[in-house]
Amino acid sequence: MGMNFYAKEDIDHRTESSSSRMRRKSINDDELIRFSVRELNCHLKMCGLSRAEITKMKQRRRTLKNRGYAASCRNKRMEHNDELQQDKNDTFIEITKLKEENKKIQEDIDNIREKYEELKHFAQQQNISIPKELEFHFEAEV
Amino acid sequence: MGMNFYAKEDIDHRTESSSSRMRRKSINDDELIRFSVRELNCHLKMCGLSRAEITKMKQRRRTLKNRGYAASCRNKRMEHNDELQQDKNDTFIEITKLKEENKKIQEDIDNIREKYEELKHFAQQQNISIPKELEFHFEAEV
DNA sequence: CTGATCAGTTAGCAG
DNA sequence: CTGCTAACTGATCAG
Repeated sequence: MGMNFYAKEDIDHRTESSSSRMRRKSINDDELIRFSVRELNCHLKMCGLSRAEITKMKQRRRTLKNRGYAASCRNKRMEHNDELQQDKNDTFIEITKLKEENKKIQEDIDNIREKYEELKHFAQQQNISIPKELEFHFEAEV
Repeated sequence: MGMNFYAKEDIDHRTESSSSRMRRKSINDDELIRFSVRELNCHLKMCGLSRAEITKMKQRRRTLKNRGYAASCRNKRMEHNDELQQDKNDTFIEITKLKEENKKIQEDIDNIREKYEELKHFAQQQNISIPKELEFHFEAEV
């Protein structure tokens, strides 16, 4: 798929090469991208390229670079997306855990309340009056 | 930004139009997209277009449609992203709420435990033995 | 054929 | 100039 594009461009490139005069050692796309501007200028002059051809090579350099930028841009977008998706899964797990914990604690409270009521009932039966400060008033459940 | 592209293509289109012979009422891009294949064929023939020109128009139709597909594809991607982002914000709020609730309930338990211990202490002081079945054993805190 | 999506190209902004 | 991104294009796949 991607290969088709590269193949096509290689052909285009060779076509360009054969149409330019007196070039000995041409620059391939790989070098065209990797060379610094200074190195590139040096090579282009040594290859005996006309000004128009040099402009064309520079444009090709830009295009090749852009190809890479586009790829990394897409990559970044996908990674960001995966990250958000992962966050979503993680938080779902956390929420589930919190809810369970919450439920468990609420059950604990219910148990305690029950025992407490029984205790109060027991006290009443035994005619034991519980001091006010030891009373506990359960709040309404959430 | 997008307008630049459209403007450029409109020019291209007009250029094409002026280069074709004996056309009276041409079809604009808007119609080219909206017409059904049947309607389009009818119009193209009535305009007296050559086979090559008809092929070209059909290709342009495809291109225009693709432009729309690409736009909706981008749109869809952005919406999906916003959705995930919104989910993230929502779940953050929910987790915060659950944690608070959890903390509050835990505090309730601590209060009850305290009162219970005081009650037991009071019972001991009064030499009241609490029946086993009314005892409550607090579990270790989470 | 239609619609969606990928990879590449181009324009244009920002640094 | 370099890098990034939006929009466009053509190729290709699925329906």
